[in-house]
Amino acid sequence: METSNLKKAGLKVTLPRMKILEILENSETRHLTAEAIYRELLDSGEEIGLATVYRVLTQFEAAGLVCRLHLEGNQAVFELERGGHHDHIVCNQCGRVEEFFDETIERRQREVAQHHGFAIKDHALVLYGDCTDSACPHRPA
Amino acid sequence: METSNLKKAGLKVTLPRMKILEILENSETRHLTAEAIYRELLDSGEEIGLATVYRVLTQFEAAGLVCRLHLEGNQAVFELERGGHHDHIVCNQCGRVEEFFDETIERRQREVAQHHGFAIKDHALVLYGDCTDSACPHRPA
DNA sequence: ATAGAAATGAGAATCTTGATCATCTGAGCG
DNA sequence: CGCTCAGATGATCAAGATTCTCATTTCTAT
Ligand SMILES: [Mn+2]
Ligand SMILES: [Mn+2]
Ligand SMILES: [Zn+2]
Ligand SMILES: [Zn+2]
Repeated sequence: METSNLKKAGLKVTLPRMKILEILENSETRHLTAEAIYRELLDSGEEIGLATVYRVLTQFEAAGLVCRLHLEGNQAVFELERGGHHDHIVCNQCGRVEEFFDETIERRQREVAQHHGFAIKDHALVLYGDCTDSACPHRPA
Repeated sequence: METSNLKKAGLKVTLPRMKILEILENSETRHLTAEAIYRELLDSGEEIGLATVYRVLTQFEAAGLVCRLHLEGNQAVFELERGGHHDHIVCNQCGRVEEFFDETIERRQREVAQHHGFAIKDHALVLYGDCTDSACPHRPA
Protein backbone atom coordinates (compact mmCIF):
# COMPACT_ATOMS: atom_id res chain seq x y z
CA MET A 1 0.00 0.00 0.00
CA GLU A 2 0.89 3.62 0.32
CA THR A 3 2.56 3.26 3.67
CA SER A 4 5.54 4.81 1.92
CA ASN A 5 3.68 8.12 1.84
CA LEU A 6 3.34 7.96 5.61
CA LYS A 7 7.04 7.32 6.11
CA LYS A 8 7.92 10.08 3.68
CA ALA A 9 5.80 12.46 5.75
CA GLY A 10 7.64 11.46 8.91
CA LEU A 11 4.56 9.70 10.30
CA LYS A 12 4.81 6.32 11.98
CA VAL A 13 2.96 3.61 10.13
CA THR A 14 0.17 2.77 12.54
CA LEU A 15 -3.03 0.81 12.19
CA PRO A 16 -5.34 3.85 12.46
CA ARG A 17 -3.39 5.77 9.84
CA MET A 18 -3.35 2.84 7.44
CA LYS A 19 -7.06 2.19 7.86
CA ILE A 20 -7.93 5.83 7.32
CA LEU A 21 -5.76 5.99 4.21
CA GLU A 22 -7.43 2.83 2.98
CA ILE A 23 -10.87 4.33 3.37
CA LEU A 24 -9.83 7.51 1.58
CA GLU A 25 -8.41 5.41 -1.25
CA ASN A 26 -11.22 2.90 -1.63
CA SER A 27 -14.39 4.81 -0.83
CA GLU A 28 -16.52 5.45 -3.90
CA THR A 29 -17.22 8.90 -2.44
CA ARG A 30 -14.10 10.97 -2.94
CA HIS A 31 -15.16 13.61 -0.40
CA LEU A 32 -15.67 12.40 3.16
CA THR A 33 -16.33 14.02 6.51
CA ALA A 34 -14.34 12.95 9.55
CA GLU A 35 -17.56 11.47 10.93
CA ALA A 36 -18.16 9.46 7.77
CA ILE A 37 -14.67 8.01 7.97
CA TYR A 38 -15.22 7.25 11.64
CA ARG A 39 -18.43 5.40 10.88
CA GLU A 40 -16.75 3.36 8.15
CA LEU A 41 -14.07 2.39 10.63
CA LEU A 42 -16.67 1.26 13.15
CA ASP A 43 -18.50 -0.70 10.47
CA SER A 44 -15.23 -2.44 9.62
CA GLY A 45 -14.94 -3.44 13.26
CA GLU A 46 -12.00 -1.12 13.94
CA GLU A 47 -11.91 0.42 17.40
CA ILE A 48 -10.54 3.80 16.48
CA GLY A 49 -11.53 6.98 18.29
CA LEU A 50 -13.09 9.98 16.60
CA ALA A 51 -10.38 12.19 18.07
CA THR A 52 -7.80 10.07 16.30
CA VAL A 53 -9.63 10.47 13.02
CA TYR A 54 -9.57 14.26 13.33
CA ARG A 55 -5.96 14.23 14.48
CA VAL A 56 -4.79 11.96 11.68
CA LEU A 57 -6.67 13.90 9.03
CA THR A 58 -5.10 17.14 10.22
CA GLN A 59 -1.67 15.50 10.04
CA PHE A 60 -2.41 14.15 6.58
CA GLU A 61 -3.40 17.62 5.51
CA ALA A 62 -0.17 19.12 6.88
CA ALA A 63 1.75 16.39 5.06
CA GLY A 64 -0.03 17.18 1.81
CA LEU A 65 -1.66 13.76 1.64
CA VAL A 66 -5.22 15.07 1.81
CA CYS A 67 -6.91 18.40 1.42
CA ARG A 68 -9.66 19.78 3.58
CA LEU A 69 -12.66 21.46 1.96
CA HIS A 70 -15.56 23.48 3.32
CA LEU A 71 -18.26 22.74 0.78
CA GLU A 72 -21.32 24.13 2.54
CA GLY A 73 -22.41 22.28 5.64
CA ASN A 74 -20.83 22.77 9.01
CA GLN A 75 -18.53 19.80 8.58
CA ALA A 76 -15.30 19.91 6.64
CA VAL A 77 -14.78 17.22 4.03
CA PHE A 78 -11.47 15.56 3.21
CA GLU A 79 -10.23 14.08 -0.02
CA LEU A 80 -7.09 12.26 -1.01
CA GLU A 81 -4.59 14.53 -2.73
CA ARG A 82 -4.24 12.97 -6.14
CA GLY A 83 -2.42 14.76 -8.90
CA GLY A 84 -3.72 18.22 -9.45
CA HIS A 85 -5.77 21.05 -8.08
CA HIS A 86 -9.46 21.29 -8.88
CA ASP A 87 -12.58 23.07 -7.73
CA HIS A 88 -16.07 21.74 -6.97
CA ILE A 89 -19.73 21.89 -7.95
CA VAL A 90 -22.25 20.80 -5.34
CA CYS A 91 -25.89 19.89 -5.93
CA ASN A 92 -28.18 21.79 -3.58
CA GLN A 93 -30.66 18.92 -3.60
CA CYS A 94 -28.74 15.66 -3.40
CA GLY A 95 -25.34 16.86 -2.24
CA ARG A 96 -23.51 15.23 -5.17
CA VAL A 97 -20.06 16.71 -5.70
CA GLU A 98 -18.46 17.11 -9.10
CA GLU A 99 -14.93 18.28 -9.75
CA PHE A 100 -13.67 20.61 -12.43
CA PHE A 101 -10.61 22.55 -13.45
CA ASP A 102 -10.78 25.62 -15.63
CA GLU A 103 -7.57 27.29 -16.71
CA THR A 104 -9.36 30.49 -17.68
CA ILE A 105 -10.73 30.90 -14.18
CA GLU A 106 -7.37 30.08 -12.65
CA ARG A 107 -5.62 32.67 -14.82
CA ARG A 108 -8.18 35.39 -14.18
CA GLN A 109 -7.85 34.78 -10.44
CA ARG A 110 -4.12 35.41 -10.66
CA GLU A 111 -4.71 38.55 -12.70
CA VAL A 112 -7.38 39.89 -10.39
CA ALA A 113 -5.20 39.31 -7.34
CA GLN A 114 -2.30 41.07 -9.01
CA HIS A 115 -4.46 44.08 -9.87
CA HIS A 116 -5.33 44.38 -6.20
CA GLY A 117 -1.73 44.09 -5.07
CA PHE A 118 -2.01 40.60 -3.67
CA ALA A 119 0.44 37.75 -4.09
CA ILE A 120 -2.14 34.99 -4.43
CA LYS A 121 -1.38 31.85 -2.47
CA ASP A 122 -4.59 29.87 -2.58
CA HIS A 123 -8.24 30.06 -3.41
CA ALA A 124 -11.56 28.39 -2.66
CA LEU A 125 -14.20 28.12 -5.36
CA VAL A 126 -17.44 26.19 -5.00
CA LEU A 127 -20.39 26.33 -7.38
CA TYR A 128 -23.85 25.47 -6.07
CA GLY A 129 -26.77 24.39 -8.23
CA ASP A 130 -29.22 21.67 -9.12
CA CYS A 131 -27.86 18.65 -10.90
CA THR A 132 -29.63 16.59 -13.54
CA ASP A 133 -28.55 13.22 -12.21
CA SER A 134 -31.39 10.70 -12.50
CA ALA A 135 -31.05 9.93 -8.81
CA CYS A 136 -31.31 13.56 -7.76
CA PRO A 137 -34.53 14.09 -5.79
CA HIS A 138 -34.96 17.48 -7.39
CA ARG A 139 -35.09 16.21 -10.96
CA PRO A 140 -38.65 16.23 -12.37
CA ALA A 141 -39.92 12.70 -13.01
CA MET B 1 -33.50 55.25 7.92
CA GLU B 2 -34.04 52.04 6.10
CA THR B 3 -36.79 50.80 8.33
CA SER B 4 -38.72 50.50 5.10
CA ASN B 5 -36.51 47.55 4.16
CA LEU B 6 -37.54 45.84 7.34
CA LYS B 7 -41.23 46.35 6.69
CA LYS B 8 -40.80 45.20 3.11
CA ALA B 9 -39.23 42.00 4.42
CA GLY B 10 -42.19 41.42 6.73
CA LEU B 11 -40.06 42.07 9.81
CA LYS B 12 -41.35 44.12 12.69
CA VAL B 13 -39.40 47.32 13.20
CA THR B 14 -37.72 46.75 16.54
CA LEU B 15 -34.88 48.47 18.30
CA PRO B 16 -32.39 45.59 17.96
CA ARG B 17 -33.08 45.28 14.23
CA MET B 18 -32.66 49.01 13.66
CA LYS B 19 -29.44 49.18 15.66
CA ILE B 20 -27.96 46.21 13.85
CA LEU B 21 -28.87 47.69 10.47
CA GLU B 22 -27.31 50.96 11.56
CA ILE B 23 -24.03 49.25 12.44
CA LEU B 24 -23.97 47.40 9.14
CA GLU B 25 -24.56 50.68 7.32
CA ASN B 26 -22.11 52.87 9.21
CA SER B 27 -19.21 50.63 10.12
CA GLU B 28 -16.09 51.40 8.11
CA THR B 29 -15.48 47.66 7.97
CA ARG B 30 -17.93 46.25 5.46
CA HIS B 31 -17.51 42.67 6.67
CA LEU B 32 -18.44 42.00 10.27
CA THR B 33 -18.80 38.94 12.44
CA ALA B 34 -21.83 38.54 14.67
CA GLU B 35 -19.54 38.99 17.66
CA ALA B 36 -18.13 42.22 16.26
CA ILE B 37 -21.63 43.59 15.81
CA TYR B 38 -22.50 42.46 19.31
CA ARG B 39 -19.48 44.28 20.75
CA GLU B 40 -20.35 47.47 18.90
CA LEU B 41 -23.84 47.28 20.36
CA LEU B 42 -22.43 46.89 23.86
CA ASP B 43 -20.07 49.80 23.28
CA SER B 44 -23.05 51.92 22.23
CA GLY B 45 -24.73 51.08 25.51
CA GLU B 46 -27.37 48.88 23.90
CA GLU B 47 -28.46 45.87 25.93
CA ILE B 48 -28.98 43.43 23.11
CA GLY B 49 -28.24 39.73 23.46
CA LEU B 50 -25.83 37.84 21.26
CA ALA B 51 -28.58 35.36 20.43
CA THR B 52 -30.63 38.22 19.05
CA VAL B 53 -27.74 39.35 16.89
CA TYR B 54 -27.42 35.89 15.36
CA ARG B 55 -31.19 35.57 15.00
CA VAL B 56 -31.59 38.95 13.35
CA LEU B 57 -28.65 38.42 11.00
CA THR B 58 -30.11 35.11 9.87
CA GLN B 59 -33.43 36.81 9.24
CA PHE B 60 -31.74 39.63 7.35
CA GLU B 61 -29.99 37.05 5.24
CA ALA B 62 -33.26 35.26 4.46
CA ALA B 63 -34.76 38.64 3.55
CA GLY B 64 -31.87 39.44 1.23
CA LEU B 65 -30.75 42.42 3.29
CA VAL B 66 -27.33 40.97 4.11
CA CYS B 67 -25.21 38.14 2.87
CA ARG B 68 -23.24 35.71 4.95
CA LEU B 69 -19.71 34.81 3.97
CA HIS B 70 -17.25 32.20 5.18
CA LEU B 71 -13.95 33.85 4.48
CA GLU B 72 -11.59 31.60 6.36
CA GLY B 73 -11.86 31.61 10.14
CA ASN B 74 -14.51 29.68 11.98
CA GLN B 75 -16.78 32.69 12.21
CA ALA B 76 -19.08 33.77 9.44
CA VAL B 77 -18.97 37.40 8.40
CA PHE B 78 -21.95 39.47 7.32
CA GLU B 79 -22.16 42.39 4.94
CA LEU B 80 -24.96 44.65 3.84
CA GLU B 81 -26.39 43.66 0.48
CA ARG B 82 -25.71 46.71 -1.64
CA GLY B 83 -26.22 46.60 -5.35
CA GLY B 84 -24.31 43.83 -6.96
CA HIS B 85 -22.62 40.55 -6.42
CA HIS B 86 -18.87 40.40 -5.84
CA ASP B 87 -16.21 38.02 -4.60
CA HIS B 88 -13.39 38.52 -2.11
CA ILE B 89 -9.63 38.55 -1.64
CA VAL B 90 -8.32 38.05 1.89
CA CYS B 91 -4.82 38.81 3.14
CA ASN B 92 -3.36 35.83 4.99
CA GLN B 93 -1.31 38.15 7.20
CA CYS B 94 -3.49 41.08 8.18
CA GLY B 95 -6.97 39.79 7.33
CA ARG B 96 -7.76 42.75 5.09
CA VAL B 97 -10.64 42.01 2.73
CA GLU B 98 -10.87 43.40 -0.79
CA GLU B 99 -13.80 42.98 -3.13
CA PHE B 100 -13.76 42.30 -6.83
CA PHE B 101 -16.02 41.35 -9.67
CA ASP B 102 -14.77 39.67 -12.81
CA GLU B 103 -17.21 38.99 -15.61
CA THR B 104 -14.88 36.47 -17.24
CA ILE B 105 -14.85 34.33 -14.12
CA GLU B 106 -18.60 34.66 -13.72
CA ARG B 107 -19.18 33.57 -17.32
CA ARG B 108 -16.79 30.63 -17.14
CA GLN B 109 -18.51 29.46 -13.95
CA ARG B 110 -21.83 29.36 -15.76
CA GLU B 111 -20.27 27.49 -18.68
CA VAL B 112 -18.52 24.98 -16.46
CA ALA B 113 -21.69 24.30 -14.51
CA GLN B 114 -23.63 23.79 -17.72
CA HIS B 115 -21.04 21.33 -19.04
CA HIS B 116 -21.54 19.30 -15.91
CA GLY B 117 -25.30 19.34 -16.14
CA PHE B 118 -25.87 21.75 -13.28
CA ALA B 119 -28.25 24.69 -13.17
CA ILE B 120 -25.96 27.01 -11.23
CA LYS B 121 -27.67 28.96 -8.45
CA ASP B 122 -24.83 30.42 -6.48
CA HIS B 123 -21.11 30.28 -5.90
CA ALA B 124 -18.46 31.09 -3.34
CA LEU B 125 -15.07 32.34 -4.45
CA VAL B 126 -12.38 33.58 -2.10
CA LEU B 127 -8.77 34.30 -3.02
CA TYR B 128 -6.12 34.13 -0.30
CA GLY B 129 -2.75 35.83 -0.50
CA ASP B 130 -0.41 38.42 0.92
CA CYS B 131 -1.33 42.05 0.41
CA THR B 132 1.07 44.92 -0.14
CA ASP B 133 -0.73 47.35 2.14
CA SER B 134 1.77 49.43 4.10
CA ALA B 135 0.04 48.41 7.33
CA CYS B 136 0.27 44.71 6.57
CA PRO B 137 2.62 43.04 9.04
CA HIS B 138 3.92 40.78 6.31
CA ARG B 139 5.16 43.55 4.05
CA PRO B 140 8.96 43.90 4.17
CA ALA B 141 10.05 47.17 5.75
C1' DA C 1 -54.90 52.50 25.83
C1' DT C 2 -55.54 47.33 24.94
C1' DA C 3 -54.77 42.80 23.22
C1' DG C 4 -52.39 39.47 20.73
C1' DA C 5 -48.71 38.22 17.96
C1' DA C 6 -44.14 38.51 17.42
C1' DA C 7 -39.55 39.48 19.27
C1' DT C 8 -36.18 39.53 22.86
C1' DG C 9 -32.68 38.05 26.45
C1' DA C 10 -30.54 34.76 29.46
C1' DG C 11 -28.87 30.71 29.54
C1' DA C 12 -28.90 25.94 28.17
C1' DA C 13 -27.94 23.03 24.39
C1' DT C 14 -25.74 21.38 20.18
C1' DC C 15 -22.31 20.52 16.94
C1' DT C 16 -17.77 20.31 15.35
C1' DT C 17 -13.18 20.19 16.37
C1' DG C 18 -9.03 20.45 19.29
C1' DA C 19 -6.58 19.57 23.93
C1' DT C 20 -5.19 16.49 27.98
C1' DC C 21 -3.19 12.72 29.77
C1' DA C 22 -2.74 7.96 31.07
C1' DT C 23 -1.96 3.92 28.41
C1' DC C 24 -0.42 1.46 24.40
C1' DT C 25 2.39 0.42 20.15
C1' DG C 26 5.76 0.26 16.53
C1' DA C 27 10.69 0.98 14.89
C1' DG C 28 15.23 0.28 15.98
C1' DC C 29 18.61 -2.37 18.43
C1' DG C 30 20.89 -6.24 20.72
C1' DC D 1 12.84 -12.60 19.06
C1' DG D 2 12.27 -9.52 22.97
C1' DC D 3 13.45 -4.65 25.04
C1' DT D 4 12.94 0.30 25.09
C1' DC D 5 10.96 4.65 24.56
C1' DA D 6 9.44 8.32 21.45
C1' DG D 7 5.49 8.78 19.42
C1' DA D 8 0.54 7.50 18.84
C1' DT D 9 -3.93 6.37 20.61
C1' DG D 10 -8.49 6.65 23.01
C1' DA D 11 -11.54 8.39 26.51
C1' DT D 12 -12.84 12.28 28.13
C1' DC D 13 -13.02 16.97 28.70
C1' DA D 14 -12.96 21.59 26.68
C1' DA D 15 -13.60 25.34 23.52
C1' DG D 16 -15.81 28.11 20.04
C1' DA D 17 -19.69 29.19 17.16
C1' DT D 18 -24.35 29.08 16.55
C1' DT D 19 -29.07 27.73 17.66
C1' DC D 20 -32.89 26.57 20.83
C1' DT D 21 -36.09 27.23 24.89
C1' DC D 22 -39.10 29.77 27.27
C1' DA D 23 -40.54 33.37 30.35
C1' DT D 24 -40.89 38.23 29.69
C1' DT D 25 -41.17 42.34 26.87
C1' DT D 26 -42.30 45.12 22.81
C1' DC D 27 -44.63 46.29 18.40
C1' DT D 28 -48.74 46.82 15.60
C1' DA D 29 -53.31 47.12 14.89
C1' DT D 30 -57.54 48.29 16.78
MN1 LIG E 1 -12.32 17.15 -4.98
MN1 LIG F 1 -18.06 41.96 0.29
ZN1 LIG G 1 -28.50 16.47 -7.32
ZN1 LIG H 1 -2.20 42.27 4.57
